Amino acid sequence: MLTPTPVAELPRIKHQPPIAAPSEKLAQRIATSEPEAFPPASVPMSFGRNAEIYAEDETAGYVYKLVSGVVRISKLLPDGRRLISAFHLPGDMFGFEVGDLHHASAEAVGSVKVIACKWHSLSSATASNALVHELLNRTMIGLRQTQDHLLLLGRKNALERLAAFLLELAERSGQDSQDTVLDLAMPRHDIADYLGLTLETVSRMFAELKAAGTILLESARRVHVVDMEKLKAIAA
Amino acid sequence: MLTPTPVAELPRIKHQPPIAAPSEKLAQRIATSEPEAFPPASVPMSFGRNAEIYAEDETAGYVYKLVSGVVRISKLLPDGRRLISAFHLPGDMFGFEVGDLHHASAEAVGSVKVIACKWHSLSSATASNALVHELLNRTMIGLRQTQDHLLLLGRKNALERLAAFLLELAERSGQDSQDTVLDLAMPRHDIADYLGLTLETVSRMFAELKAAGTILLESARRVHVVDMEKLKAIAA
DNA sequence: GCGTAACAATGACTTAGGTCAACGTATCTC
DNA sequence: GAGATACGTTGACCTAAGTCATTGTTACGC
Repeated sequence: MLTPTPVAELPRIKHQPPIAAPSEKLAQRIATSEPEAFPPASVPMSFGRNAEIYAEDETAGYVYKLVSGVVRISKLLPDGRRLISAFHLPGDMFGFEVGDLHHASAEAVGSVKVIACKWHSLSSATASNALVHELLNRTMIGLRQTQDHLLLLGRKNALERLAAFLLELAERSGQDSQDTVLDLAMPRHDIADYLGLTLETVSRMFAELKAAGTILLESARRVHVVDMEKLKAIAA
Repeated sequence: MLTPTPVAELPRIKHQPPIAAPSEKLAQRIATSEPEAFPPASVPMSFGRNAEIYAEDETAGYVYKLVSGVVRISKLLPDGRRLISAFHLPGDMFGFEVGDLHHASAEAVGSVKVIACKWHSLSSATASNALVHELLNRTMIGLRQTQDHLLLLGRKNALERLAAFLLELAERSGQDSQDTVLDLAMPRHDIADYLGLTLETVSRMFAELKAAGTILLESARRVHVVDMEKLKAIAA
């Protein structure tokens, strides 16, 4: 079905010296977010484009809360085929695992700021009840989204996949009304690896949606959703 | 890529009168399983082949623990394309959700016995700490497995998918040594809907594995793994 | 402002896997 | 043990999406 998508020669910067940005109001921004029990000892960190936040099979010591930018979670097959299982947007938490190893890698799509929090695995009942509740909720939500993505990868065609992707972005960016403008943080290659396609097919499907008058491409990265209803209908 | 897999006319028995089987030693079997906080008020239930345990979008009131048989969790697209996101084996728990609706349906593959437990959604902090911990662990494991399945659906070819499926069964049945014998509880159609393929392709891939001397088909449902190493190599 | 490098679009061609159809095989009932 | 029903296999053919190659487009560094 698919053969190597050698992920090109991305400059795989290993833990690019976290430009520990003290950052204006980061702490405050976090403190004022949802009601959650984020332990102290949380450090702000910054990553540049394509920087690796953690690698697959690396020891999982931190939980991350995304402050700004977009993070991709991906897995690689031995021959280089890659699949992105999720894009994280600001506010998302990621990096918690069952065992003590990361089961996928996390990379910055563009410039990224996170709050990293030291994490004594789940096993140790050290965890506060509130934190466990929060994690359970987020994990269940993640599981549900992942199951939806399974349906997309297993049973949808290329056009439906791209439509569903744009719809997901629109919904997550808080707007799924008419004439939504989407700023894609990621290149076609990343979209392809998220949708289980090739970048060429993604490009062709963009062209097809455009030709059908469903979207409008102000530029490759800036998409206007002209007909949201049609987009929803296509996404199936 | 894929067009309708109309799931045939499966006799969609709606909550087939749970033949409330008092059952020999069910309670004991449960009591002696892992250390977990399964609340009282748990009722044993039985389901026949293809019986629906719960439906997508139905109110989620119970958590189920599988005692015997195999359960498939599936989602349908409006046009009938189906994807099975998981097969559950005895000991597995399923049916807990974030909201109060089931997000996929659960059906008995063959005869199935479960313990159903009334469930006051997560939101109510009623839940015991131990139960929340248990659920968090199971959910995280489920999430990890689902992410692996994403990679399979998004980036593996038909042969690799079937090999991975057989390997998964071998590992879950506790044996991944030489000359493992697998009893498939599910028809080709279910395997196809789990692997994002058609039943014809599944059948052809079985033939291919057989031709390569990797497996031996005692019957359609009984598979001998002759060369486990080769199977692992193919699964990628 | 020019050169370079990353990203994107598009065409020509190939192929893995889907579709359709025919034929086997097993199990169950009566 | 005949017929029916569900399940499985196999072949011929087709198509969606992949592959390869070329050209266009930004955007940044010097």
